[in-house]
Amino acid sequence: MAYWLMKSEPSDVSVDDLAAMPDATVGWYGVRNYQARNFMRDQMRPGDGVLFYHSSCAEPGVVGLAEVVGAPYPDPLQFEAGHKYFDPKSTLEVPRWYQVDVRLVRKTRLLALAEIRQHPDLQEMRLLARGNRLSITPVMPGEWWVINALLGTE
DNA sequence: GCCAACGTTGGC
DNA sequence: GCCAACGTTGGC
Repeated sequence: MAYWLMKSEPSDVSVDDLAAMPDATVGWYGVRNYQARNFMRDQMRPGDGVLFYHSSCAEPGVVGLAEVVGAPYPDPLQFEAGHKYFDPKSTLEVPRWYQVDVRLVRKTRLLALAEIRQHPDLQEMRLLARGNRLSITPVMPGEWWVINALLGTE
């Protein structure tokens, strides 16, 4: 059992959008970074805990708890010619980009980035690492526990 | 809109 | 393999 933080721009898929989807589940499409892809393709397992995070918005921060569902599979958008996420170097035989399904477990209060920044027990979060731009980062079990305590979701 | 930081691309 | 140029991320 591992834990992850996954960033989504609310203008694309917000926590409320996710809640409204069938089974409150979304295929985590559009990741085009190898490190983030490798997390999904090689390390994520069903049942892994996910902090659903709003990025590139007025109030960045964790807004929900989610979980990984099912096994990784190729991101279908890489095959769609003309699409923003089309990748001409990807083939059906050898897909380059993978995704997992993520199911919202519960919406939470906003745990703002600013609050994470000032919490003594969360200083080591990969999210806060200098220059971090990864849209998916591992979360240590202790960090997961602290955040659940802060959110009242233990 | 700015810009720091980092990833990717492509010529050599 | 190097590295400059360019593109992207994402907070502010």
